[in-house]
Amino acid sequence: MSGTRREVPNDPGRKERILDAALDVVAELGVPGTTHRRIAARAEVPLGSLTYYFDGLEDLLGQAFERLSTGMSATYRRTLEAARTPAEAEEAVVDLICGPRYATAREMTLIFEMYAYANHHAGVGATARAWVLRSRESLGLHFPEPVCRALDVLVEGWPIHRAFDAGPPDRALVAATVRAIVGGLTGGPGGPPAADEG
Amino acid sequence: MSGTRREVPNDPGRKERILDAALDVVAELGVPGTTHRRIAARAEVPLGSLTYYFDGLEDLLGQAFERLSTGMSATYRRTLEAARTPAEAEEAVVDLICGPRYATAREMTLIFEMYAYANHHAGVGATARAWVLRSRESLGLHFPEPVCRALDVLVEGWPIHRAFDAGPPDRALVAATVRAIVGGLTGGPGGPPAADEG
DNA sequence: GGCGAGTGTGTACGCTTGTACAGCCTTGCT
DNA sequence: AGCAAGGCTGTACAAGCGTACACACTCGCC
Repeated sequence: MSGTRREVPNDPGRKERILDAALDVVAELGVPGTTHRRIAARAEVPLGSLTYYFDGLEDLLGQAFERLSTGMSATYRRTLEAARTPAEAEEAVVDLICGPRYATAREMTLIFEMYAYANHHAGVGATARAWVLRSRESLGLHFPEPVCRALDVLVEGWPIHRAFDAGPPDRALVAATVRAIVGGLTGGPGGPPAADEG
Repeated sequence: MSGTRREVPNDPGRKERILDAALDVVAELGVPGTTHRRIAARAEVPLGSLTYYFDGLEDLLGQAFERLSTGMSATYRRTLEAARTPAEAEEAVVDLICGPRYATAREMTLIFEMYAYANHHAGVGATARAWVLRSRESLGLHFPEPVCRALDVLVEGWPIHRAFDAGPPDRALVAATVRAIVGGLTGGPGGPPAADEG
């Protein structure tokens, strides 16, 4: 039935391999140092492959960052889905901030690059927006909306400080902060229910 | 007395003008789009000036980012110094997060670029570290150390979400979160004193 | 076995980049 | 007025970039 002869590419998964190689190069040299040639070398594919599979460097980086954010969102969600009780949910948030699974050094480097890039390329801007939304959605499995916003800020901001602080994560402080926010924003005696005092 | 004839440069302030122009270009095009020529055009100086005043692009960007972080640190500190009571201090933190004075769109864009750049250039890495330290020091004018850490994460993380969220700052929620952290971490009933439960 | 379509690649080109440097121009001293 | 000493600049160059494209190759069908 098909008029075309070869619907299957010779090397399936090649495109993904290129995207991973691109992320490797970005992690190592930053976007300014990321070139077609370096990506091709890292992926061990000919230079022409990049222009064949992608519509220029902007397209390639856009898809690479989308791949990154999709993968991280999945980890984020899986971590929160595994929690069964409110206490476990708080623990999961602490894990996201401190744990060795999420927000690794490589991931933080890539996230910085993505945010920087997003400010100058609308497509990646949309990716970043979607990513923030998905995070909040995952937190929504366990917490009311305002708490989600506040906690997500924590999950976002703390690893950044870790990246430039060399110090250990200090799990206890993170745990205390998470508890303070959850308690304080859900009607605890420490603060108003949420956002109803302005 | 002096052996040299011209100790005063023809155009004082030129160097600073170049640094400001560099930040303008970075804010508009990102580091990957920042070139000697574009900076020179923006600063309205000849191309040769850049190699005369700076030892290459890395040196120039390093000094530009240092200028940026110094300026922002000053605003940060001034805002906190103006607070006279604990309540005013909390309000100041909320101002830093929401206010139109600190963390403007341009500044956030530049901060992203700086963080991304810092991961690949040791000099700017030191600048970023110093910047985080200064922030915490300024918060230390009003809050104990663990609270400083948590609040600084908020000041860092919330504007990031603002940058990709299009929504309004929601001052009330920010204020409630700040209060929850300050209350919860300083012995309030919502949580332990601080970091002493691991 | 031969054919044609569609996948994939090696090479070449025009352009922009960072940077070096020969020399100009301003200036203070004599 | 003349000089000498730098601060400063315009220009030139080699390197590396993104991208186009003519061609090789593979494979199902007749």
